[in-house]
Amino acid sequence: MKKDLSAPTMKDVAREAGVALGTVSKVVNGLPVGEPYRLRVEEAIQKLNYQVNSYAQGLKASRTHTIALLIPNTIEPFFASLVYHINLTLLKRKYRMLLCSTDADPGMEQEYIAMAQQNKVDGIIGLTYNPNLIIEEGTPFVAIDRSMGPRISCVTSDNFAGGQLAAEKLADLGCKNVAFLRIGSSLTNEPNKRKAGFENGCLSRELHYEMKILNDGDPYEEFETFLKEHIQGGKLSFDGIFCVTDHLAYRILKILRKLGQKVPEDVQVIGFDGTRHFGFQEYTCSTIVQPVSEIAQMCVDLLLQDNMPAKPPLVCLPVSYAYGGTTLEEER
Amino acid sequence: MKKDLSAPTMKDVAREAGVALGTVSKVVNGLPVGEPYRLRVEEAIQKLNYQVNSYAQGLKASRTHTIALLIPNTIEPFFASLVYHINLTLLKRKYRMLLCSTDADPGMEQEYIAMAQQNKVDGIIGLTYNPNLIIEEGTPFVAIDRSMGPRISCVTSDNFAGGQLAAEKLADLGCKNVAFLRIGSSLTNEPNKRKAGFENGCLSRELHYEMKILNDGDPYEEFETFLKEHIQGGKLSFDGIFCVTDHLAYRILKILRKLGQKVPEDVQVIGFDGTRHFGFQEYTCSTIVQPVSEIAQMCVDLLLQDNMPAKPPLVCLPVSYAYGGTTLEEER
DNA sequence: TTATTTTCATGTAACGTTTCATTCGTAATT
DNA sequence: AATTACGAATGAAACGTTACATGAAAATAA
Repeated sequence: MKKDLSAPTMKDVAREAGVALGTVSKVVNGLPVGEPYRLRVEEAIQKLNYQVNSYAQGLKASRTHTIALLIPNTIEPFFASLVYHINLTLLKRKYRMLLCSTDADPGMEQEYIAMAQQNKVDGIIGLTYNPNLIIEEGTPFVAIDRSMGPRISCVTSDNFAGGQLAAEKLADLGCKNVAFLRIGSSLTNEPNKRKAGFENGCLSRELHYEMKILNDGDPYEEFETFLKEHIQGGKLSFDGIFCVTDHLAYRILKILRKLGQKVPEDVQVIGFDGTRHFGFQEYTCSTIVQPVSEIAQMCVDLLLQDNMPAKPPLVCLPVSYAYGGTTLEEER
Repeated sequence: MKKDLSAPTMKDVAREAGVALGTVSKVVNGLPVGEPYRLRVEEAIQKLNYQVNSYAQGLKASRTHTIALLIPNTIEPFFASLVYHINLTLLKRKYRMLLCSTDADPGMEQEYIAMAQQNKVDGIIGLTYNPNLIIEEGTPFVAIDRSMGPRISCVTSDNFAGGQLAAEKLADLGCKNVAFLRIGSSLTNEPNKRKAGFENGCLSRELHYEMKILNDGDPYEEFETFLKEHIQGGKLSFDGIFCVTDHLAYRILKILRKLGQKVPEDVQVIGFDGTRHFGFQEYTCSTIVQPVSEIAQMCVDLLLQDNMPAKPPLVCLPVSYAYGGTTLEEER
C-alpha cells in the first residue's frame, strides 16, 4: 500500500525505477539517457501515472510553454477566427494559450500585459490599440496589424494591395463611379492602408471615386445621409462601394436595401476581412479575404523562433478576392 | 548600482524594506501586518517594481488562479460569446483563462483535460462531447449543456422550456401546421430536450407538427427534399418551422428562399441560441435566446465557490423569445 | 514590579522541478 | 595489465514562494 494522497513526483518515479532524480528529469525532457534506464523510468511513469508539475518546471526553468493572446474580443468573426487558428497552431507546438480579451481598452491591455509577464509567459501575441503600451524588455511580443517600433515584429495582411484589389475588381466588373466608406473604429495602423491602396487602384484604372470617412463617435446614420444625397431620380450615382470591413459592408447593405437599391445589379459592394456566416459557410459578402490561418501561423513562428533577428520583421501576407453575392459574378 | 538583470524577488523586497520574507508575503497576500511594516513593504514594492512570480506561488500554494475552458471552437457565435463572457467574469475575479479549443474531438478533449491538470488549474469549465471523459478527482469541473454524473455540476439553459416557448410562439402567431428540424451534430444531452419541449408545446396548443431529424453524417440536402415533399401547388404545407439552432435556421432560410417561399409571410421560422450578426447587431433570425452572460457567470460561480456542496447542482437558466425578422411581428 | 498572556514579525523548511559539478564504471591506449 | 579518457548516471543546490513553529516584545493581570 502506498500513500496516494497527492500526485506522484519525480522523486517517486525515481524511487520506483531505482534511478536518480536527474535521470527521470532527462527522460521526461527527452534528453539522451541509456536505453535500460529510459525503459525502467518510462515503466515507472506509466505505473505511477506520473505527470510533470508545470509550475515547478516553470519556476526552475523559467520556460512555461505558455503564451498570452491579447485580442479585443472573441465575438467579432475576424477576431474569433484569429483566436481559433492561433490556438490550433500553438497546440501543434505544445504550447498553451492564456486568452486575454481586452475590449480594446488601453488600460485593460496594459493590465493584461502585466499579468502575462508576472505569469512568466514565453511570449505575447497582441492585437492592441494602446499607443504606448509598456512591454518588458525580456518578453517576446508579436503585434498584429500594427507596427510598434523597431523592437517588435508585426504581422499583417497586405492592406494596401487589398484596397487596390478591391478597386481593380470593381473596375473589372464594370463600375465607373465608386465610393470608399470607412468608420474609424477599430482600425489600427496597418488597416489604414486600405484607403491608400484603394485610391491608388482607382487612379490607375481611371475610376472616379468618392470617400466618406466617419470618426469613432459619429452616428452611423451619416452613411445613410451620404448615400441618399447621391440618389437622383431613384438612382444611386455609385455603381460600386468598397467598405473597409465586412462588418461595415453588412450595415451598408441594409441601408441600400432600405433605399431600394438592388445589390449587385444597381450597385456592387465589396467588404474586407473574409467573414463567413457562422464560421463555416459562404462569405457574408464579396470581400477581400485576409489569410487568417497564415497570419496565425506566422505570429506563432515569429514568437517562438529561438534566435531572434536583430531587426524584427514586418510581415505582410497576401490577400485575395472572394465572391460573396454582392458583386456581379465574373464570366468564366 | 544594483544588478538588475533579473526580476526582483520577495527577498529583494524584504532586504529593501528591512523586514522578513514572511512579512512581505503577508503584505502581498493582503494578510494582517502591522501598519508601519506594511507601509515600508509597499514602498519597497513600488520602488523595485516587484511582481509576484505566479509559478513559485502556484508551486507552493497549489492555487494557481487559472482555470481552463474547453470549448469546441471559438468561431461559432454561441461558443464565441460564451468564451467572451466567461473571460469577462473570470477577469473580475482575478482569474486567468487557459483556452482549449477542442474541435469537439473526444481525444483532444481528454488531452486538454490532462494538460489542464498537469498545469494545476484551479478548475475546468467544459462544453464537451466525449461521453467518458476521465477527470481527476481533485479538479473541480463544471459542465455546460451536459450532465456528467453525480460528481459534476452542470449549467444549461432551459431547453425544454425553450422548445415549448417556440411552439407557443408559433401558435400565437397563427401557425396551424409546423415542423421541427434538427441535425444531430453538436447536440449534447441537454439541448436534446428542445425536441421534447416543442412536442409538449404543440400538444398543449393542439398544433399539428412533423419532425425531420438528421444524423451527423447525413447530407444536408435531405432537408431540402423534405421541404419539397411538403409543397403542393407552390404552397408549403407548413406555416411554421422550429429549427434546433440558429445555425440550422440560417441554412433552412436559404432553402426556403430557393424554393420560393416567403418568410415570414408564407412560413415563419424560429431558431435557437440568440445568435447576432457580427456579435453586436440584430438577431440573425427570430429565436429562443440563451442567457449566455448568465450561463458564464453561473459556471464561474459554481466552479470557484469554496465550499462544494455534497450534491453538485444542475442549474437550468431561463430562456426568452426574441424577434429577428423571420416571424410575424406581434401586435402590441 | 513580576508573572502571564497575547500579539506579531521572524526565519526555516518545504513545494517539484532543472542544472551542473561530481563520481562511478567502462573502454581505449600504451 | 596499468593508466588515461570518456561517457553517463548521480545527487545536491537553487528557483521564488507559502506555512508554520519560534521567540521577542508588548499588554494585561496580580
